[in-house]
Amino acid sequence: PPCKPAVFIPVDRSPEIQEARLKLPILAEEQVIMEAISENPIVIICGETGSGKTTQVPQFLYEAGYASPNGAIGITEPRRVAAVSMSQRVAKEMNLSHRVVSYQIRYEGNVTDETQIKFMTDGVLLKEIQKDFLLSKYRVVIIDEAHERSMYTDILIGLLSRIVPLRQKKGLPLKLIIMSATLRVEDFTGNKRLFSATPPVIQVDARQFPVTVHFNKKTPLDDYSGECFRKVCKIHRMLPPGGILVFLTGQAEVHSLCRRLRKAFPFQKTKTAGEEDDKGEPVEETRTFKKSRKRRKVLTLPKIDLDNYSVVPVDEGDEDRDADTDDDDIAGSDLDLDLGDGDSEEDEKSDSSLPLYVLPLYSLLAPEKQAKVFRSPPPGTRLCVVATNVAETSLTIPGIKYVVDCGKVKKRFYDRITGVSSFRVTWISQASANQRAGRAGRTEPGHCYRLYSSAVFMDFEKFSAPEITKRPVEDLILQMKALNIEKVINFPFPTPPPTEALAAAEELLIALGALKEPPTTGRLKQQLAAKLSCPISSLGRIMATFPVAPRYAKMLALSRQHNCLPYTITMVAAMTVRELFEEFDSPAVSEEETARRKGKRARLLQMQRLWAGQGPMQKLGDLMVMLGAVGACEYAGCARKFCDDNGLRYKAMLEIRRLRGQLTTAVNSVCADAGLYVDPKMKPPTEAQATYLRQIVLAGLGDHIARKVQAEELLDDKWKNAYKTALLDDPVFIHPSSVLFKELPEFVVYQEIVETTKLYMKGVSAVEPEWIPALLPPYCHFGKPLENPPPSYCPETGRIHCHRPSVFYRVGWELPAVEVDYPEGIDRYKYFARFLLEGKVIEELSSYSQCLLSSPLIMLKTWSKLQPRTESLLQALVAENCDNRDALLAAWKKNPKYLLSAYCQWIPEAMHQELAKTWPPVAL
DNA sequence: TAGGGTTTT
Repeated sequence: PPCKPAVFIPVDRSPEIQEARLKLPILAEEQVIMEAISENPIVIICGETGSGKTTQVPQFLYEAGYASPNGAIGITEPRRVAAVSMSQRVAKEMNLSHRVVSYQIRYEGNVTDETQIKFMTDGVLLKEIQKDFLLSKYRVVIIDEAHERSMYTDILIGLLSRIVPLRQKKGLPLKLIIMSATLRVEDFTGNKRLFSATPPVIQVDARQFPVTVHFNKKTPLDDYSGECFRKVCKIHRMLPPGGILVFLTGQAEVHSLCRRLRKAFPFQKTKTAGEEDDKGEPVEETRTFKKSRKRRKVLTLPKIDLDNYSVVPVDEGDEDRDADTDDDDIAGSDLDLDLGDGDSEEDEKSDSSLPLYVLPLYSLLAPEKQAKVFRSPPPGTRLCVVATNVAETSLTIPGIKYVVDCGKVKKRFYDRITGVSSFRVTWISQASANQRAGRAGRTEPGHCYRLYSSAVFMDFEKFSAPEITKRPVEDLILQMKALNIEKVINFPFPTPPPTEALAAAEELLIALGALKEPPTTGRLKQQLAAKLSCPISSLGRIMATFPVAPRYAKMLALSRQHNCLPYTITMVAAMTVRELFEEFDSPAVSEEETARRKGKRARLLQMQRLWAGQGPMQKLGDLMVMLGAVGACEYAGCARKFCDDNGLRYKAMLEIRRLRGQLTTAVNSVCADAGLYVDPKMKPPTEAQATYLRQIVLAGLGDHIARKVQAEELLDDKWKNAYKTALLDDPVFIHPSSVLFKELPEFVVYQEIVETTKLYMKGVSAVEPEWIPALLPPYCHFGKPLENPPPSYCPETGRIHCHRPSVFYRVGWELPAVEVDYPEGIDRYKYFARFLLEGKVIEELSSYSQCLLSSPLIMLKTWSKLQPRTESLLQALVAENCDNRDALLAAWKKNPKYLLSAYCQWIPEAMHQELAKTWPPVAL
């Protein structure tokens, strides 16, 4: 077959690298792997972290001649940092330039036309499929970390399952390699719709040190945080050196455990002037520490050899000895150092002879504070990192020997019908527990203390549900429709999203105008079938090119008007990036610290009020605050100090800056004459622009409207200050952090609803009721055209307009009558005929309107049929579907004599000849 | 008057 390379490409590796490579178990499997790849279009490689598959498999392929500048090896990663660091590592190992081994992530990359090995985030490859469905510049695509089942990974696997045979047919075969850290591959191998021929699965060993797992005998009912504290205390007091990593579920828990541990195992702290200590970390100054070391003679950590199984633990007897996991790489607890389900209270006593270097770690923590966990702790101290789930996959902390796992995780849940999200703490999966345990065996044999019993563990789900089954999918569906995959329901998802989620996505996209509406006539069965197979509209195609959620993409698509684009781009970027503002609410260690935070918080609140603007601007609400914050920050050059001083999250501001750049480029490439650029000195919007922006926001967030409960509807106190939405029966409230919290506008739109103690709307903006029917007709049920104000002819559009009252869908809110297109039907022809006769449609006919034989108004009378001239004019218009100016001009183009005889019936015979000469009465 | 894990185009 043409894909089988005949060459061997030499690689010039340094001796040190060559030596390190040889230690990797995967090197022994090179031949097996390469044979499988040579003989099969699709291969699955399973190997845990530490097997070296990510760095080595691309090198095997390169050496075997799979790569060339016009047929690269592509590797996808679920995270940006991984794509960048892997490309750097592989380049170094192969002694090749980054021009050859490159990366591409959302905002940046170093790909050249020499690139032969390309690491990228999974989203980047998905975008590339949009431009080149066959991925013709790749000869191999590797999907890494497929076990994580991220949304993009799943969708890529589905797409590639179709691309591989297409490439085969074209005689340009493409190899697909799926790499997974677990053996959970049945969704790929057992899914005949995905891969009709089951791909071979190759298992590779990992170079991991053994991790002994200790289960608690008892599972704490709710105080897992306290149990963590006791376990860390025991480890620190009794076990030999080695870092401790604790898994908790949220920031607040992390900080509170950090405080407790620091109190229990303090070490001399001296605060240098100006030193920032807002999270209360001990100052890591070696000098200070050495001093205390001299003062206290015994400052050595215990030196019990944990891996010498003859040592008997001091407090044994409480452990769950039947502990066993079904993972062979993690040893079950047998006869070794278990610590018991500690519940003694003596641990609370402060003991400064055993300093513990305690650090918090979570995703939103400032990067420089995160970085502390990668540096070695002050000499003589033991490192203890208290982390959320970031430490499970995203960040690897060196030197960890002990893992304390509470067994819980905080996850976001979405209500499939209402879209309301909430955060819940749940048990983790067995796979997740094993992944956490594995973090103890990176540098030497380790121990994992699970704060739950083995029976509880056995009740865990084997794996967590793939992301695609848990989230709203409108963005995904739009991307797929842009790839002309219309029947999304037939797509070979490894695991399909629930049908309700697909239907909700399709419905939203139709309402946004991104998909063509399904027919509402015909057989019910066909209607239902058409419902989940709507093709993309031209607006949808434009929206799909904007790398943001469809609601926001719609806002961008509308913003050409009134010079709103720079503002919409900024607003959309700000809404896309989460957590713009710093949090100052977590309790601090010292009183000065508490006071300092109080000051910062007050300053931020003051700035937010300033950014919210004056007068009518304020109605843009939280989105105006975002706009103001980004504007001010950019004006200050996006300086770190400005962010720190004003309570802005620096990392968020940098991301917004890059996203603004990307969106500006995207908009420019859709409308070349827009000539947009990112202006660091962007002025605030004018009052008029702020109003347009509110309308643009409404057009994107049409399904996120809420209406204040009217005084007369207030039956129950629980509805005080509450809002009602179309889909929720319960009251919703403006979140107290919103600048509109006290304003309570009658109608608002919101970015999202999060359920905590109540249902709270966040990212709120006020809208005027009359905008709703004008901008969101899909959500409104319109009544009959009003007689007053009367229907009129619109010279701009050439169409008949009228005023129609409407009610909002599902909730029936009465909306003000607004001017809209006259509804389709015979009456629209009658009005068109009338305005045509009056000379309003075609100016050249206005000279004849003085001499008409009947009043044009008779067109509208119910007895109009009594007059032959009304009848023939109407019939002629209906015959050519002429109820607007454009249709009339088109009809004349087709037939220049069109309408002449019908019109002649309305004017004296004497004028007929003259009229016929100048007919049609317009230049075509 | 609140309280939020983690990713990505």
